[in-house]
Amino acid sequence: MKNKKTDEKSKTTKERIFDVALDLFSEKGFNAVSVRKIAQEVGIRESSIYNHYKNKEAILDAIIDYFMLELHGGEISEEKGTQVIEPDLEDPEIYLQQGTRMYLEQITTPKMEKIWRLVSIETFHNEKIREFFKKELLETPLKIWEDTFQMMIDQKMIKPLNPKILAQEYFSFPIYLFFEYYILRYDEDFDSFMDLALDKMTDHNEFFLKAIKNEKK
Amino acid sequence: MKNKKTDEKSKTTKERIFDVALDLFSEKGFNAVSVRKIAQEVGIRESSIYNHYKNKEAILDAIIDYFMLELHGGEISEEKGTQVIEPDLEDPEIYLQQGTRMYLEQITTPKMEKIWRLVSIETFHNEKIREFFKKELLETPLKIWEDTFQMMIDQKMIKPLNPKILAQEYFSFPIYLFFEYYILRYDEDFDSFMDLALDKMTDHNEFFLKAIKNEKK
DNA sequence: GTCTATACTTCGATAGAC
DNA sequence: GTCTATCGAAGTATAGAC
Repeated sequence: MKNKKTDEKSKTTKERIFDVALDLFSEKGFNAVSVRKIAQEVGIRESSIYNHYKNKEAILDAIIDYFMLELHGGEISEEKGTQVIEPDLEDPEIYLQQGTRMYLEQITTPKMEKIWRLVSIETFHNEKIREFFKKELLETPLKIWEDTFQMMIDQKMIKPLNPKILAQEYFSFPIYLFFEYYILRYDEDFDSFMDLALDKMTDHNEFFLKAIKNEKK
Repeated sequence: MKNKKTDEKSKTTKERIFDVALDLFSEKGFNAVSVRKIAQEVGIRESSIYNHYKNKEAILDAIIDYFMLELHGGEISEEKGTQVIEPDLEDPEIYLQQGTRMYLEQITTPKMEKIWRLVSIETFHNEKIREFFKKELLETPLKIWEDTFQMMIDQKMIKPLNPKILAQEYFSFPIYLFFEYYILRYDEDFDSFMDLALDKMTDHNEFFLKAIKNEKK
């Protein structure tokens, strides 16, 4: 009944290197972890690492490959999920709930937690940059929009909804845009980013306005 | 009529170090740039750097301080902006347009471009992590949601809007949540993140549903 | 304020004995 | 497959002459 993956004793050295590296990377980030440290934690010399992985980068590759497979092999895909739902249901709410649940399940299983942590740390590994980002791109604009929506409500320009929720609803979109175009695709050129971003923001404004505007009777 | 900041010839060494460091950091990222390289580019020895800045970190501090000031000193704040608008305007559209314009202006001035690039590179400096992030957290879910909304439209469950736009509108919120709780606040504990995320997602689903659901006449 | 010179550290990676 | 031993490269930072 023994399983290679679960039985600590029967783990190969390669697997132990993998596990230790994942732990350390997800705690300190890739660059902050040395091959020496990994070897020390595993209980071997650093030169022995190179009998199992070509270099440090190859360990990261293996980790990412593993989780890629895990994400897709897990089969918690939306297509599968929606098939479970009765096709004659008319209420779209069930789809959103189902989708939300699956998304959260996917990113929050204990198995996945370390890779997200690794992603997170690799992403905002510099404390100062992170603080800058948090304040200038998230907190300050959100507060400004909250105040703005509060004022709009006071002046009866829009429906009397929760201004904090409105701010999040509205501003999550520019955040998404920022990531999509300016970070995840920062190799592309600047002008086409601006054009597309403006188009998308126009669509967003239109959609959002319809949802919050006071009806003119 | 000469200005310290704009006249290349009269720049102090400290300013030249600042400029060169900003260029290099925004091209390669903080860790990938050595003090040697900065000194070389400025045209002095690395030891001379330490006459102007306590250490490498202090250069980054100066850069971030400068842009923090620039962002707030620039006075492109929403409060100021909205005051320009006629107060008796009833259409909220003008506010969104104004806000959007200012947000985009703020993040896209030539002056700001380097710092955003620096933030970007520091943020997704690891190519493999970036690709993982892009695919698993952005592209794949967006495609799934687009298909889902298309299906909902086909089945007349929701209004016949553009499913791509719907997917973006809907999914930008989870992305925002992911950043707010799992990355920008990854020091906080996991359970409270889940609770808050679920609450916020519930609010989001409610808001979003109201906007897209077919009216039952 | 800039230079030379250098201390000191840490890192990734390799050669070769066992 | 693991070890000892070591290399070469790159990094931050300092001391002291000019």
